[in-house]
Amino acid sequence: MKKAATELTGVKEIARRANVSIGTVDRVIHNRVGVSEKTKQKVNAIIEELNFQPNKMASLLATRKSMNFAVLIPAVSADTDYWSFPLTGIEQAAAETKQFGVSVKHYFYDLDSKESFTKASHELLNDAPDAVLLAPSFVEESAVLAAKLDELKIPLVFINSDLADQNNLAYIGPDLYQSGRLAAQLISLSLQQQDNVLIVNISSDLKNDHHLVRKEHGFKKFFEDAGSKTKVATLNINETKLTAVEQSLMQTLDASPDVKAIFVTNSRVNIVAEILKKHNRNNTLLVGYDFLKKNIDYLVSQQITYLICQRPKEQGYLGIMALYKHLFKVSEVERSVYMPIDIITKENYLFYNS
Amino acid sequence: MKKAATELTGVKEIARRANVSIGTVDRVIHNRVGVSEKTKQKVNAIIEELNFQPNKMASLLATRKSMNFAVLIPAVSADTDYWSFPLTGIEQAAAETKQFGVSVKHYFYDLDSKESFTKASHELLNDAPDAVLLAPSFVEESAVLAAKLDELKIPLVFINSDLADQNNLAYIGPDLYQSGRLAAQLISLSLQQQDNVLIVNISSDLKNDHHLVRKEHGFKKFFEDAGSKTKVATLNINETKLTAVEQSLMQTLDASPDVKAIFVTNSRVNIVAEILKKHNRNNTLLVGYDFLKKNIDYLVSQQITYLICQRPKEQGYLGIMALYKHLFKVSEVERSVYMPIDIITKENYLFYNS
DNA sequence: ACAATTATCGTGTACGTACACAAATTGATG
DNA sequence: CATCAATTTGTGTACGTACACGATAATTGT
Repeated sequence: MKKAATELTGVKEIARRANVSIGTVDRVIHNRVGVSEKTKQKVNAIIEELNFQPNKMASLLATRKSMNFAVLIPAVSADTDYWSFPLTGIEQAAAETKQFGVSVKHYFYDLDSKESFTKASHELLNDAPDAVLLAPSFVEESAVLAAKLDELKIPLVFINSDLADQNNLAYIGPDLYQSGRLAAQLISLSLQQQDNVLIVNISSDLKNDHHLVRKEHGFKKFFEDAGSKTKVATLNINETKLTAVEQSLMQTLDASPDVKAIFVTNSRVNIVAEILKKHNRNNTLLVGYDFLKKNIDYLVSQQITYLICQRPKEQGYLGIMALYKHLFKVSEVERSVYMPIDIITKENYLFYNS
Repeated sequence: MKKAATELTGVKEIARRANVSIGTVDRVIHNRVGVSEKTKQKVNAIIEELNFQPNKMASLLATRKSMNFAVLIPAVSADTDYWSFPLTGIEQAAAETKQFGVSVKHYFYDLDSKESFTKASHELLNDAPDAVLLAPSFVEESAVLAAKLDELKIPLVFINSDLADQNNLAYIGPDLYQSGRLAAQLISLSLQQQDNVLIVNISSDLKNDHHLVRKEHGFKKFFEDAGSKTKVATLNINETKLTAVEQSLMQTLDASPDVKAIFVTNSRVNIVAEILKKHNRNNTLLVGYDFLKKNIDYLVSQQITYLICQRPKEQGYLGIMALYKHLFKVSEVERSVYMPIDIITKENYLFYNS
């Protein structure tokens, strides 16, 4: 560790070389008005030559900017702790950017209630944040919010699911179709000639749950593309209570004895695991989603074979970071960032975090 | 975006409340000598009360520290481009920390030559860096270097493989044993009753390649723990040329027709893939390591079924970051960081980067 | 030719912290 | 109580950039 050599650096050096004051250099850098074309060229040439990068710390220190970010995501419910992971990532990013003047305010909505979403989004708009991170679970309501934010020129980043035709800064989340394909591949690798497969959608509002549909689509497409003879049936269950799922599922399974693998299109795979365990079906290949406590438990007990995850924590982290980078002009932000599709098993789940 | 309220903040506010000068506050914060116990207590109490966090930017700006990091890793060879990934991560971290005064110098060695390692490590020591990131491929030579660095009190971080009993700051890399177990699990999920498995170690110096041994160990242990009847044989090939591998491998395979799965314990799995393709063995399950161009090609053509990866890019990135955080006192550094063990297939490889 | 604009440029202060140096206080000693 | 040293505390300047304001130069109008 040593002190830097004491030669002029930064704007001062540029100013010296260009025979102007640092004020003028400053104006050129921020292309403000009030500098002649000639000197502007001269200064820009020197900036180019020196490959000058402004000292971010000094500039941040000088501006004393402060930004309020708003985050609108589902609340962590008793039903699922999925959203605790993006939240952790968001908090981590908040901690890292705090020293640069970023403060993050949270707004939560209930996944079962569109009204709660609308209400929270009104609160959010009232607070006039400088940027918004949104998990657009409700398509139409989210579009309304996105439109308003666009009007107010407040940058918006989606996480977890995308919304088409929106003028958002970025999307950070999974490729659902492809994750369905992956599930299909994993299952197909363990299937015998005569085995069949069952897709289980568990959702109280399947029509609006584009998530599940896209995954199912990818799953089926894989078997189609492979020219496989495997029969793929779908079971839609529009209640999320165990007993309701149990009745519906067992009825189906009893009627089709060749089902050797089940693909649950969301994190409720632990419900299916519980049912299979209860009925002593231990040789069914079970694939589902998300690194939740309950799911991991069944992964360890081998009721669940594979869990597919898409780095929920990183989604939150990268979402905040994208806004930060954009507003503080740290770097350009990619329009779409698809998360890796991770496969979690009994043998690697321990290392999935950190 | 708005200006922060114009009230006193930071050391000034502390100084005001404690009725001392900012110089004294500064002394307390860095617990320098020359401040009476009484005022030290007083100031510390106020720091506590305000939950004061020094402004990193201002402090960095004021100190104008600059640090030289040295990186000693294998050169990217024609044989494998594996080390290009850690390198990318290192360069990314270097770019991010550059503005904080970090400069990173690279030293490369040849994986086939201990002399090149020794030579490079001498150069490194000559340059007296402030910190070192090391991939300790050669155990003894690395231990020598580590000891010298320890003597000079230069912090050292290992990536990619660990070295026992060294006084290093951190290790960032894979858990090899567990990755072997994972390979075993993946294979076992596709195995029939009567199928057998072959482990293939391809290395010109297997005795010293603790990597492969640890993976093999984990692999075998999985089948043991599962109480499986599957026969697991091992084939050691101490040449890396295709023809040599081909001869050895095909001889073994011809002699044991029940081998339905092959586990190659390193990234040379593409050699095996090429051989199997040549001999029209398309229904063998093949599992190996690392996200290399050649391997991905065979993954796409389905010659390789699974690739196991341990985020080489992140290893480089986190390695540099650990040194940065330590030297700039940003945060504490974890002693061991095990990378997630990722499973890559034809259906998810596209999303593995970024 | 002169004032009145307007375009261009320079200067000073601030951001929050670090550190060298100066100043003030304390305590001991003759 | 004066003197000196040791201890404790205060002050000033620097880091590199931002920006308000004042100063100068170029242009226009009469």
